[in-house]
Amino acid sequence: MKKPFVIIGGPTACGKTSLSIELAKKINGEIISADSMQVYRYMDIGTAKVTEEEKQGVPHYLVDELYPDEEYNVMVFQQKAKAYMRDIWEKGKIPILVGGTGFYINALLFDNDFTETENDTSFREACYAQAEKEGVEALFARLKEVDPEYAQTIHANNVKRVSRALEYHYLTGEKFSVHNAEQKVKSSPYNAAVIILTMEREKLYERINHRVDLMMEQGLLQEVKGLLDHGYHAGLVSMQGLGYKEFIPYFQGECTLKEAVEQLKKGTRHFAKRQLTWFRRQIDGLWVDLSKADFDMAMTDVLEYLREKDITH
RNA sequence: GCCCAGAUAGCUCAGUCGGUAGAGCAGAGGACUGAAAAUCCUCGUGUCGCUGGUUCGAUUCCGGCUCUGGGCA
Repeated sequence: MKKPFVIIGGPTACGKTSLSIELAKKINGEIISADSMQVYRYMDIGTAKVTEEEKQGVPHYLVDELYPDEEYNVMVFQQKAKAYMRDIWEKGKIPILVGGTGFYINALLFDNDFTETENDTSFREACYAQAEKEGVEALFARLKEVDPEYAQTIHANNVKRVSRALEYHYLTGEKFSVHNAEQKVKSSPYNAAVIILTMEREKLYERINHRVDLMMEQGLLQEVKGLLDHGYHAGLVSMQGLGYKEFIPYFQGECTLKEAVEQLKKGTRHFAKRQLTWFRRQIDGLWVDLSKADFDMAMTDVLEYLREKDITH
């Protein structure tokens, strides 16, 4: 029998944290974070990380588990998250995956396979160097040679993707397009209930703008400066997160603080939009519009959905 | 009250020597399977302020009106 699994997704700033904690208390669940940035220690304000007080004693995993110079990616996430799920089931509890990183959610929900190849950044770096020196078309030509099907679905400007596909072929001798097609099959090994929180766009954007102002009041600038002073430099993946990368030009005297803040607000709005696109297109689930339903109504809908899915009784 | 300059996409503006219009920003849609808070692609119809006149035809020229800046009293 498939094991119960609850997922709460949705765009940034829509209220996932508070709803997930209330739900965890009601259904005896523990929370695993599907967030590529909240795993990092010292990055609290900018990632809107859940606080100890907010947690209300509900265990959270994959929050504050890595240092900002450690590597985190979908495969690392998947392995760690699967281990936590097993632990939670063993305790007789229900794992609740909460986060806005849709790619990670898919990886866990559909148990996508990422283990076939070694991680080899030197190959990809060589690809970037070629694109830089000879132009993106030169790199793209190699992909057309090796995997024309994949080349057709991707733009030459997307150097990251082109390089990854070339790397995959280099390491496995197989086409990336074939691998992707296999992974696109949407069936989950779990008895999963997916809840996607959403909100009217205008209201969501207002909340985002407001939250950024709040972050500034809470000392985001000092947080970023502290990280830089500790030697966590702009090249790290963690420092490319929203709320961090926008302040680098400011500290280098290339823009005003006001411009950096505006940039952060805009970047976060665009991000929320991309998140919504992902959830719309990639995952089926119960959509709960928090701009139409209040918290209690939303919770009622969610609990009913979990009963329908036979996750709770 | 008089004079001058504006009034065009959500915003800032460009433009049409008279043939119903286009940039930036904002915004929208999409892709994605080991960087994903990353990376990449696509998308511009709007009573050209209102109203008369000239004209085959006016957003464009002319008159009046309204509003907004600025100046003079």
